[in-house]
Amino acid sequence: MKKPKPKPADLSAKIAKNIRDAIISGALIVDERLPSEADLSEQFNVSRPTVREALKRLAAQSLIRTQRGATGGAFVNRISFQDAYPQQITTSTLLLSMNDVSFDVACEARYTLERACASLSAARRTPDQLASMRTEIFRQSQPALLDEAFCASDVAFHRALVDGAGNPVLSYQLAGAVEAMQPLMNMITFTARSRAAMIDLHSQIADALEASDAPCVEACLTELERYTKELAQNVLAARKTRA
Amino acid sequence: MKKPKPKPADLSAKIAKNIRDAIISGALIVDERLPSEADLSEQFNVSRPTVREALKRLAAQSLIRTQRGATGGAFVNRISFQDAYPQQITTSTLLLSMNDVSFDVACEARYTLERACASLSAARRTPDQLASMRTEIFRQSQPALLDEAFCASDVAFHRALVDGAGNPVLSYQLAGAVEAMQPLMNMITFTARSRAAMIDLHSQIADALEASDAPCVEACLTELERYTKELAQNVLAARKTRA
DNA sequence: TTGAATGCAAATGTCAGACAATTTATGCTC
DNA sequence: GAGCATAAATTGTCTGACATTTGCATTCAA
Repeated sequence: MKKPKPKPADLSAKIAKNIRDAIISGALIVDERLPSEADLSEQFNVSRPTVREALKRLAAQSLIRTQRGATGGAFVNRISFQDAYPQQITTSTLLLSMNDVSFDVACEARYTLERACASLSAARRTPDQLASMRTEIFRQSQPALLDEAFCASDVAFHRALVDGAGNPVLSYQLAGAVEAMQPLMNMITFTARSRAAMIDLHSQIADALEASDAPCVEACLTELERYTKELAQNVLAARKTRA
Repeated sequence: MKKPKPKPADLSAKIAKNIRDAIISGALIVDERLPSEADLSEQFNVSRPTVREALKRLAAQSLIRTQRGATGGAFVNRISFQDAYPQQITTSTLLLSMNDVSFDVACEARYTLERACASLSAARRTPDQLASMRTEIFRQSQPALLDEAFCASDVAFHRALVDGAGNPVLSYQLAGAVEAMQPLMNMITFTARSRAAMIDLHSQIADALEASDAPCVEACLTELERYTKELAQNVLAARKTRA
């Protein structure tokens, strides 16, 4: 038996894989135009709808873009970090929600990665990024802020911290870990006291970044991780009591 | 003008977004069956090919799976980390190759993230993972090994290191950074001397992990980062000389 | 000569209907 | 009750057509 498990792929999946491999290998370069759907259907000996399904698969991964009209067609897309962010975040979020990843594990991953950025961010953060953090801290201090908005602001603060490392690859890889935590954080009801504690730590982090004091940033992040886990644990304990 | 840029999305893109949002929001739960293509085309008031294009988009993101036959249909897929890895790696690789990310920036991101795993991995690495690292080190010491295979083994070694942290979220996020470096590393021609230097560092790392000596692991990774950058710089310099 | 309007051609987007392939459920026979 | 044949439901694929968009060449007028 040549195939113990792998089921025969659909034609559209095969064609998509074929073209995808060509893009990854560099046989098709950025902004190069693919043959028209009619040509492709002839080349692969399939119908046009089948080719179209294959192209839609690639479009869903931002590997190609299509354009209508006379000089239109499918073009190899230059994946920008901006394009990749939403996909990365969507996938990370679903991975967490669908695989029973515990709050602690996700939280650990997030803060471990953030601490990794601390020294770089302490050395490179721009005034703009510091200002962004201060803005978010101010926003978080508004008592009228809803819990969900508080979480969103928290994410924005940490994004600014990560971006401070000035390494787009790092920012991209961390976006998933940071943003995907948001739905989990939304479970938590933040009291005035817990908000104050977090804001205080955020302020210390911003101060330490401004002073280029990396160890202090790391320490604050560690404390923030511990505190966040504690809050989550209280929520879980309260639920168990009710149940 | 209400829309300065955002172009009107295709019907299949709209439908895909509609269903995707339902999955993300939790309105559609894992393993739930979507209406048949015929039903969907009626609900959305479009033809079946259009619905199919939308479903293929979602399938490309592993959000759904389809099954033929009487009780077949499209089902919300539980995205496993295993499913997500290849996508993550493909996207990361293309991001690097298409956006003129310098070797140094990618390398910095990779080693920064790996160092973040050091303390967790020193505390949690399993004997299996240690054995994997030793195996890869042995493989790397075979002089007949081609450069490409040496790089692949290097990646496998570092993957084992990262997995040693015992945090699937961390492993997932780092997979992109580690694997995406491979094409860049393949540019480098490894001499017997440079291989020996890297193998030595790998051995030190394995030893330190076995001894749960996290600071030593971090130091070795830092040295490995420096050395890798040096090798790459030599390649670039040599090219410039030839040119 | 230049500029604008017009029409044409090429390509993707969408639709309708049909048939093929596959898988499960059903009902019949023994 | 077990086994087998049939039917039904669903996705996969094909064919052909029309709609829409866009660039380009042509033509006509200033």
